[in-house]
Amino acid sequence: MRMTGETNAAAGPVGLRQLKKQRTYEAISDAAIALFLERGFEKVSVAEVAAAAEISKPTLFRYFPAKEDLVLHRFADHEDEAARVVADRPGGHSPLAALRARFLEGLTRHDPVTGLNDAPEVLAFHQLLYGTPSLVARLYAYQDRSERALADALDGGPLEARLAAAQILAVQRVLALENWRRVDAGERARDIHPDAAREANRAFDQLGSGLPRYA
Amino acid sequence: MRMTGETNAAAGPVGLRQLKKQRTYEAISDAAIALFLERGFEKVSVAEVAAAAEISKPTLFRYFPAKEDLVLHRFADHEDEAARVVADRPGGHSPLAALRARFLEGLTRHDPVTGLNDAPEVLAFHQLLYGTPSLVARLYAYQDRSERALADALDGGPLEARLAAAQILAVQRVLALENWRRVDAGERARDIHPDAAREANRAFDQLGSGLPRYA
DNA sequence: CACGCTTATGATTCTCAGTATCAAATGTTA
DNA sequence: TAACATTTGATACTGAGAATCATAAGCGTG
Repeated sequence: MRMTGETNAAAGPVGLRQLKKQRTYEAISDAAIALFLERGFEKVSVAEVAAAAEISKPTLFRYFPAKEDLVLHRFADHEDEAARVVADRPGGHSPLAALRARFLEGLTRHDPVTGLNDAPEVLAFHQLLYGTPSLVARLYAYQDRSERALADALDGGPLEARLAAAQILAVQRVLALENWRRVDAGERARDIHPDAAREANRAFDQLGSGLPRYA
Repeated sequence: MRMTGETNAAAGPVGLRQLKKQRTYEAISDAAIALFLERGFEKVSVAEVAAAAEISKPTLFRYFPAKEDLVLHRFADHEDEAARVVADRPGGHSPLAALRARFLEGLTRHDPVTGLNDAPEVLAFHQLLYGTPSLVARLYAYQDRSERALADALDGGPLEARLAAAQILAVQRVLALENWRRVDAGERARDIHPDAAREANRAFDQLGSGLPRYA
């Protein structure tokens, strides 16, 4: 009754409707990002995006609450990642150890969220992102939700947890920004990696000595 | 030649033009905040603000780059405050000691930026601010500039300084937010003060143990 | 397969933020 | 007072996003 068993294992009822929704969602997102990369975020109107995706403007806004989310929805997936890493950490591991491992792993995987990725498309995407003030502004909203989620996942008093979450995410943000800065300056991700890993370890050591409860 | 010596000691040429500019600036800001407090940020159009300030809409935008700045321009003054506190600290004091002293002082002064102020107008202003997503979003932009400025004022490598600045400002932000939360919940600023000071000291101790270079 | 039921879409219209243009007004300087 | 520079307002425009309502499409039941 509950399991249709038809296609993938992820979500609930996978009817035709849901399928089309997903397709439309990605069609809009793809059309939008292609246009934005080509001509810049502000030079493309949502009407053009809607036309390219072959839908109407109201429909576009039913899928994405704001123009900025056409770009940023990818970050929504990572919104509670830090919180999940802490919540799902194997027994015996501290929150900071789990987060550090995750970040270093992201570095070696050249995960775009670590900034350490010099694939032309990723670079172009980051330039689009950091080069558009309204996108950066909205990105902070995502980070705020991350912070709240991480604070919830950390034990200790609410204030203590929130202070820790804020510092941890601030550090991760700066580390990723630095990696992106170097990639943007022309260095190759592979070459940066050792520095990036060293700096990340240093920063997490620092966090640990400031936040012994979570180390 | 440089000093007109006519009125105040701050800026350069104080002609009639500059004077009127300042008057207009404050007339717009006052009209805007009064209307926003009365009816909410989103329920008031910039056209109404312009009408209340007896200027045209284009003129309004010559004074304020965006509607949000009608509320947030007050924070622009504090934008490089942390950086200044560090740069101007008396010899022998560490950056963190100077910032801690400044924050504690703000607490006893019930400085609105510490969140510890229960004057009805201040409370209403904070409710307006934190209750309006677009204002919060734009507030982060100010904090980003604060972070950059503070990083510049701190010694050490650029990355090290930026990491420290990010953590310091994250902590101050959370401390202020917590104070505001309690004030908003109905507690009196005077009653909160001891807790606020204790938590601030605890947090700065923590920062110091994580960032010994700046302690 | 046909029937209602629910949900997604599109066409249209509207509000409002922010920009551009240009002429009129006002402060400044010689 | 005359020439100059700057500020302002009237007007019109672009683009984001919400609202309305009718149509279409997927979905469950006979």
